[in-house]
Amino acid sequence: MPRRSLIAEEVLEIMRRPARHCWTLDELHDDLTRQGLAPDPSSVFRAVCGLERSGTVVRVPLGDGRAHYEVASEHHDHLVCTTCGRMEPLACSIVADLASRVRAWSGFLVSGHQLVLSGTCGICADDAHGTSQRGRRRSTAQAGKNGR
Amino acid sequence: MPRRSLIAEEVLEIMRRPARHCWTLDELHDDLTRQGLAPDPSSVFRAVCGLERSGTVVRVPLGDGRAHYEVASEHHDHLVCTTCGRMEPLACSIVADLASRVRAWSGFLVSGHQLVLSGTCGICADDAHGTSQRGRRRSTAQAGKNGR
DNA sequence: ATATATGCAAACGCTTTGCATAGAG
DNA sequence: CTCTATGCAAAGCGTTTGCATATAT
Repeated sequence: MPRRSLIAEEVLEIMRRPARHCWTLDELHDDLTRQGLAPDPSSVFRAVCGLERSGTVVRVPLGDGRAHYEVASEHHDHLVCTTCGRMEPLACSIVADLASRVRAWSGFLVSGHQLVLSGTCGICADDAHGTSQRGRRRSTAQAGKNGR
Repeated sequence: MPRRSLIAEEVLEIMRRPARHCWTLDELHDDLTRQGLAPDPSSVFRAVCGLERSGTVVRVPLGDGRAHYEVASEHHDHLVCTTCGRMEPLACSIVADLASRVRAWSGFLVSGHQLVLSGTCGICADDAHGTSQRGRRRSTAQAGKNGR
C-alpha cells in the first residue's frame, strides 16, 4: 500500500484529526496552506482522487454544490443546521436495517447510503429564544448564491 | 397564487406527470423542447426558481453534481443504482421516526431530510446472473467525467 | 407606462485535465 | 532514463446574472 504523495499523506493526516469529520477540497487546501505547504488546488484534487480511488476516503454529497470528503472508515450521516450552517455527524446505525426491508420490497441491493437531516441545531434553537445571533452565518442551507 | 409564466406552468405540468418523479434542469429543458416550446436554459432555470421560491417544487441533491427537482407535495427518498444509473423513489416514512430520536440525543430539530440509498437495482442484479448487459449505462454512479 | 417574461451572452464557482517542469529511484 | 508528483493555466460543466427586447396589463 504505497503511501502516495506528500500532499496525499498530509491530507490523510488532516482528515484523521477529530477537529472536523468532513472536508471540501478548499478546506483541505486551506489547512495545508496553514501548515506551510501551499499546494495548488489541482494537486489537492489529485491527492484526494488518489485516496478516493484506493478507498481510503469517500465523497459525501451534502447538497451544497461542493464535494465533501471523509475518511472511509468513519462513515456517518449528517445533521445540517439551516440557520447557521453547522454540521454534526450522526451515527448511521438506523439506516442499516433499512437495507433488508428495501431489498424485500423492491429487489434493490443497498450497498451504500447518504442521509442528510436538515433543521435547527441546539445552539440556534437556544439563540432563537434569546435575542442573540452569534454564529449565524446563513439564512438557509442553500441560500448562498451558488446553491447547487 | 399567480400561475407565473408560461414556461413555469409547462414545467409544473411536466413535473406532475407520473413518468418520472425527479428532474434536472436539462431534462426539463429537453421535455419542453420536445413539446414545441424551445426555451432558453436560463428561462427554465428562472421558472424552476420561481416554483422553488413559492414552495411548489423542491431541490433534491442526489450527489451527481446536478440539481434535481421534484414536486414538493411528493417528497420521497431515492434508490440510485450504481450499475445503470436508474433511480427509483422510496417512501420515506422510515426516516420520519428518526426525527424524534435525533432531537432527544442532540437537541437538533429535524425539519427535512434527504436519503439516498445506492446499490444494485433488481434489473441489474438479474443481468449480472445472465450475461446480458441491456440497459447498462454507467459503471458506477459517479464514474462519469464530471462526478461532482 | 409599468411590470413581467424571455432570449442571448457572459460571468461564476467548483471541478477536472493538459502540458511542462522538477525530483526520486 | 523513467516514473511520479506538482504547479500553472486553461477547459468544462452546470448554474446564475445582466442587459435588452418583447409581451402583457
